[in-house]
Amino acid sequence: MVVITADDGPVGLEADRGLLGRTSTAERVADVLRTRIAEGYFPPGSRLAEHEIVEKLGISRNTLRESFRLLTHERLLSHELNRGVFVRLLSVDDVVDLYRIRKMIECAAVRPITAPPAGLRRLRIAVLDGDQAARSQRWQELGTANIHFHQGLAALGESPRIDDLMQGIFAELRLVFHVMADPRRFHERYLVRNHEIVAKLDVGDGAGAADLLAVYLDDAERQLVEAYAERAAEDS
Amino acid sequence: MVVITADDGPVGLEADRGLLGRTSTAERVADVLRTRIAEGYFPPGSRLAEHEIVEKLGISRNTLRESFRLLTHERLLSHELNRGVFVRLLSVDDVVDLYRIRKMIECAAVRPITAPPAGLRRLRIAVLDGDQAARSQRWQELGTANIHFHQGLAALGESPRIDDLMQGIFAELRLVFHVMADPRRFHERYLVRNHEIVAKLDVGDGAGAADLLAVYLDDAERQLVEAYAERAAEDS
DNA sequence: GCATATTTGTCCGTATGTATA
DNA sequence: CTATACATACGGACAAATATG
Repeated sequence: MVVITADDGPVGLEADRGLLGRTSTAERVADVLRTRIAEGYFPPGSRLAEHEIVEKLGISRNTLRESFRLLTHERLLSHELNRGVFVRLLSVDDVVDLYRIRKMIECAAVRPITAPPAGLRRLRIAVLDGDQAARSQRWQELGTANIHFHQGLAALGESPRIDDLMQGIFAELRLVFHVMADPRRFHERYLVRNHEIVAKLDVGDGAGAADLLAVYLDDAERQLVEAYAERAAEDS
Repeated sequence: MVVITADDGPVGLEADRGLLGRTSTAERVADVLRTRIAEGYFPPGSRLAEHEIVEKLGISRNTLRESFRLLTHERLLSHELNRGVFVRLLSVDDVVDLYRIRKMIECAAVRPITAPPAGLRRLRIAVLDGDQAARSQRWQELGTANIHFHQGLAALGESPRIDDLMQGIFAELRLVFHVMADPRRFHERYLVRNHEIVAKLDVGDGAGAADLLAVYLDDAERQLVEAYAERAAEDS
């Protein structure tokens, strides 16, 4: 039996086993784990025991180990030799690095724009999703929508490799958010700015959007670094 | 320790099997294959048959498959479900994407510099290695030195994730070089420019270096795209 | 510090599904 | 259509390292 019984929705793996599955089992398992990590079901720092997951998902150890490899390379898991795999726990340095990259990539993608870009629709949808999530007080979804918005910004650069990079960057960022105490306080204040950036892009003002974005990202970084410092103070 | 016997001989992995290796067997195997691919021993488009490599290296299929996973994620191999793994054969679009990223990252790393950076020594060494390789007419090494030089430039940004990204980008670039007919004609002309860029950095003129770099990369991209077009014309 | 149980690392043989000659 | 070769996934085995008492 290959059904995960979680609180909300079980994920069936056998659904397309036997049929012509487009993906391998290891990748499907990796998808499941990735989702669980993104949701915070496996919090940063926790260990993923082979035996448990093998039993729960009804797969072999070798297959699971391949999934672990995939996720380790995405920096979502850290693999310690002979000790096991753990959900990564990011340091302040990591946060700084993530934001350095976001500033570089997102601004570079937006700045050259001189006319309303093709990807604008996607951005609008993300912004509206964020507004709606905030109104319904679903803060987890607000964070997701916000990430989609910025992923859309990076995608304006139209580079598949950059898109890949940023997908990883944002997945790591989710790990940061999970150690943050109050997702509402963090995400809510940026809703207005998202609208402003879209407005700039709407009139083809890429440079203006990039400037807004740079300030935006500096603010967010500062807030996160402070939160991390507080957490460190609590720990001591 | 992994000993590679350069010319013909297979690779001795069993030397440290049983001992406490710092890295896993799969990673060591991946290292070997990565080197082979970089050297052109496995040319782009060729298939890597499981049983051959298993036999040559004296490892198990599962271990090799883990290595394949690693290299597939680095975009050096393409993994076609139920068909096997192949050394990637890059398209013109790939070349354009690679250079778009190089321009973005390398220039962004260099431009903010206002004083002679710490990584200058590494750059000098790469440049001198290139000069020496050219004098000895070792064109393969010239290409390697050139890549090290640009890796050093990207490293000025001091971001571990960017370093990772660029390591992958340059590994892919090597695949492009392997389909190029004449490595000498391609690499030799850039030796002088490397010196010019170092000179700019030497006086803390990051902006000047970035401007040189942008022209440099545009030229190199154009040359490669043209060579690809020629090759496509020959094939038809 | 020591002996134990648990967990991971590595590898094999095999059954099944899939593509190609 | 059959035969062959190969990839996928599984279960089991044993060694090595770690955690536990």
